[in-house]
Amino acid sequence: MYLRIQPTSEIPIYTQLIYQIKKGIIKKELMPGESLPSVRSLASDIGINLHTVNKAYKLLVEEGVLVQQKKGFMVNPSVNLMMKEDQFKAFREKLEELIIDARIFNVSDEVLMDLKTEIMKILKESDEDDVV
Amino acid sequence: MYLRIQPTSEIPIYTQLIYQIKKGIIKKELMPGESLPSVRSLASDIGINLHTVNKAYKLLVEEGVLVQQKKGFMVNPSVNLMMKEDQFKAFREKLEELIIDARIFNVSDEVLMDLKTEIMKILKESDEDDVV
Amino acid sequence: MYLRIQPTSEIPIYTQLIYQIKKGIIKKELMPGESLPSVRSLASDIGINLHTVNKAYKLLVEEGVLVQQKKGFMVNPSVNLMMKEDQFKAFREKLEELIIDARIFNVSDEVLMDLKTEIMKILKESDEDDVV
Amino acid sequence: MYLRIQPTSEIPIYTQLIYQIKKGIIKKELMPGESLPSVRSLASDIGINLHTVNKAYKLLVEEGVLVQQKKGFMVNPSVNLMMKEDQFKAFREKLEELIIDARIFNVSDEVLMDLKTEIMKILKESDEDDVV
DNA sequence: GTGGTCTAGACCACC
DNA sequence: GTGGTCTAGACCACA
Repeated sequence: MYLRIQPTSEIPIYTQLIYQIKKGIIKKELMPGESLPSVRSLASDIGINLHTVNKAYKLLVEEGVLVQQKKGFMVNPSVNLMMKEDQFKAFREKLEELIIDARIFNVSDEVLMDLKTEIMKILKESDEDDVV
Repeated sequence: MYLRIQPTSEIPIYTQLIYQIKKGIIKKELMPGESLPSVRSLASDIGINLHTVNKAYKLLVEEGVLVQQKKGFMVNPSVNLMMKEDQFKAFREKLEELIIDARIFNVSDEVLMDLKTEIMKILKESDEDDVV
Repeated sequence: MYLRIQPTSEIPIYTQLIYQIKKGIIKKELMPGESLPSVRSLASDIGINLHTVNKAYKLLVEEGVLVQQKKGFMVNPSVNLMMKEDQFKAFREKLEELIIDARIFNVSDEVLMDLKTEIMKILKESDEDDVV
Repeated sequence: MYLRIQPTSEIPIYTQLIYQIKKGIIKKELMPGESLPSVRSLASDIGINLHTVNKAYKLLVEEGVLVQQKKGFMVNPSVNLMMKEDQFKAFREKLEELIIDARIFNVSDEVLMDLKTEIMKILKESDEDDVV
């Protein structure tokens, strides 16, 4: 799995990392039960501090996306994750902001659909990619 | 227009304010060309810091939603706002994160649609409200 | 409130801090809704690193003992806290270990009771202390 | 004697092993003077590392629960074990933490008693089991 | 002035 | 070799 981190982005590095990992899971580059690289090795691989990686991993455990073993972290083997209440509230909030901005800045439904399909394509499983 | 600010929310107050104002515009409680309350009065009205209101107004000017006059701020009289490049990139990023989380946490299309219609209802024009 | 940290103890500093704060709440030296010292000031007061204090505060928020505001942390104003499932399991585990050790090392019921009353005394409210 | 080790538990394996052995002694599945399985065989039996078993045995010797013979370990034939000072301090500390958490999280005396009787039942001698 | 983020580097516990 | 703990110190966002 390739992780692309933009150090200059406004989005905190640990947040970028969280979504990169989630993406990997959706794309089935990371399977349930699969181990993640160690905090230290991933940190040195992508050139960031180990604490930053650790924070991302811990938050993903908190969300239930990863589980921590005695040695290292792995993708939660259980398939059916659910948002916690607070998380869902934040999700709703984010969606509301998105809709508001779409309305204020006159983003057409067409553009929205294009965006969605573009994103869906990125999240497509790698295997499907080959088939296509 | 009523502005509801939650000081305890994890969302920065200036961000809340920005979206409250955008909401007001969508609901036509604030019309193009209409003046906004002065920084001072709004700050004291909703009991927040003057700098916070100022920051929200400035950012809205930056986005083109408001325009600054010699004295105070008003809603941009021009109707067709468009996102700038950076803004659109952030918008896309936010959408991607939402979709990723929806996929990871198995948010059903049903729930998503419910959320959307719920949000749309909130953004309905006050006039329509009367009709109903 | 006085916080006594033993840097040489086997118990991690942040854990000691957590229990010191809980003690303060039980003794009513910290009341529901009361603000805690800032991460930085507490850290410098007791001569430890700010990240260590921050970790303790965050974990207490996680447990529901503290809540985080825009600015600083405060004791959860709500009175009825409950353990989460995992926490209760750990609690039970700890109790089991304690009972096992008491049995193995022939700790008499008398000694146990003495310990309990001694601990209870420490946790007594300061006000009662004066009365007595 | 059956040893149940949970490799995924957050409790270190050597600690789990220590308490499993103590449990065996309390339940009289392991009698004073009885030999324990060799480090090697136990390690392979329960599928854990050799060093982990060794560490558990060594610590139990340290506590006086086991004694080391020329060849292998056996349960201390002496019946009246006592805690050393440090151990007792740790015991007291653990009890204090338990009491604090019970108070903070409003664990009722009822629940506490239920927990205790539940644990006592687990520690009942196997013979008594038969009687019942 | 508050916490948030990030870095660099050290020592320790567990397996 | 894995994560856990702790320290020191820097820059930033928010109010």
